[in-house]
Amino acid sequence: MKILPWSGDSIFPALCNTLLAWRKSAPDVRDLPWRDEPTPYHVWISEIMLQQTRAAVVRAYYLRFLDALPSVRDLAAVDDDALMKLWQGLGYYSRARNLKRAAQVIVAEHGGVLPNDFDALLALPGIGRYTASAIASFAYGAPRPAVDGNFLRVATRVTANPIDIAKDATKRALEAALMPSYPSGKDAGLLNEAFMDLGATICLPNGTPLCHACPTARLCLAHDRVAEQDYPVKTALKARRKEQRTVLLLSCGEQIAIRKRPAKGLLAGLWEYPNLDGKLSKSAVRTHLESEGYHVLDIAPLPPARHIFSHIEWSLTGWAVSVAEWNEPPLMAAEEIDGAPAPLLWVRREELADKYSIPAAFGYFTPQ
DNA sequence: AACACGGGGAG
DNA sequence: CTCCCAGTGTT
Repeated sequence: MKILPWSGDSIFPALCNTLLAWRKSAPDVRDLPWRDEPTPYHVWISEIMLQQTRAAVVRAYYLRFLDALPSVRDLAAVDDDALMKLWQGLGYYSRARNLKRAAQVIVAEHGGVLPNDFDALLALPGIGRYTASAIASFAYGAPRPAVDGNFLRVATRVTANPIDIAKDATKRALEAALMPSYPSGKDAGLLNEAFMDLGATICLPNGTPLCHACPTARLCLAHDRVAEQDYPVKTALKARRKEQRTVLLLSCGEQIAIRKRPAKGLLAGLWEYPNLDGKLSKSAVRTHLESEGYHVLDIAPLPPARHIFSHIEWSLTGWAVSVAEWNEPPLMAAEEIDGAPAPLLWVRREELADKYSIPAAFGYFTPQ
C-alpha cells in the first residue's frame, strides 16, 4: 500500500485547528475521572489501563486503583497478588506487572516523579510511543500526537488514505505528519483529547459514523466521497486457534485447590483451577486423580464453558471433584507445566474470593 | 514484520 | 458470529 506522504495530508493543519476549537467549544460531556486532575501519575495509570480497553470499563478500575495506590511509591511497593487483584478482569496482565516495574525505576532513578522527557518515558517498561506521548502532552504540555486507534481512524478517514493502519510504519508516518500541527502547553493535551473524543463518539469504528454531527465533515475527503466506511484500511486478523481443556474444581472439605500459572505466557503468574489438556470424561478424570494418589469421593459435571481470547478459543469441560482428606502430605496433583511441577494450593472458599484473582477464563467454575 | 497478550461491548 | 478498543513487548 502507498506510503505517506499522502495527497490529503495538506488537510492536517486545518484538521487540528478545527478539532482543537471543537474540543474547547463545548463543556466536556464525557465523565472521565482522569481528566479531573491530570498529574503525571494519574495520566500514566489511566493510559495504561486504557490500552485496548474501553473507557467505560476503565473508570471503576481507575478509581479503585488510585484509592489503593495513591502514589508512585505505593505502586512500587505493592504486593504482587494485591496488584493482580486490582487488575483482575482488565486483561493484558503484563500491563500491571510493567506498571510496578516502571514505578520502581521511577523511584530509583527519577526521584519518584514521572520524567517529562519523551525518550525517558519511552524507556520505561510498558510505555510505548502512544503512552509516552499521552503523558508528555496531558501532563507536561508537550506538542506530541498520541497515535492510538481513534487517531489513526480519524486521520486516515479525513484524508481518505488507504494506508494500512496495522503497520508500524503507518503509525510513525502519521505521527510525523501531524506533529508540526501540534500546539504546546494545555492545547497539546486538548488536541489529543479531541482526536479521541471524536473517534469515540462521532467518527465511529463500526457502523455508520455520525457525520452530521462532525465538526470536520466539511473538510473530510472520505465524507465528500460518501466513502467513510472504506476507512480505515486494516489487515485482517489471523484466525483463532481452538483448544479443549478440562478444568477440575477440586474440593476437600471446605478447601478448594488452585495453582499458580507459569511466569511467562498466557495469563502469566495468575491463579487458576487445575486443568488438563483435552476433553476428559468422568472416568478419565477419576483414573487420572487416582493415579496421583487421591481417594476420589465424588465427581459431578459442571456446565461446559467457552472463553475467547484474542488469539485462542478455549472450550472448557468442568468437573467438580470431591476428594477424601489425607494424613500424609504431599498429596499434590503435580501437573507438569513447561516441565516444572505446579503444586496445588488449598484455600478456603472465602479466602479464595478475597485474596486470589482467578481470571475470567476460569471464572465460570468459581464455586458460589 | 508478525505474533502474543484478556476481556468485554456493540452491531 | 465479527470487530476492535486511549497498545506494548518479543521474536
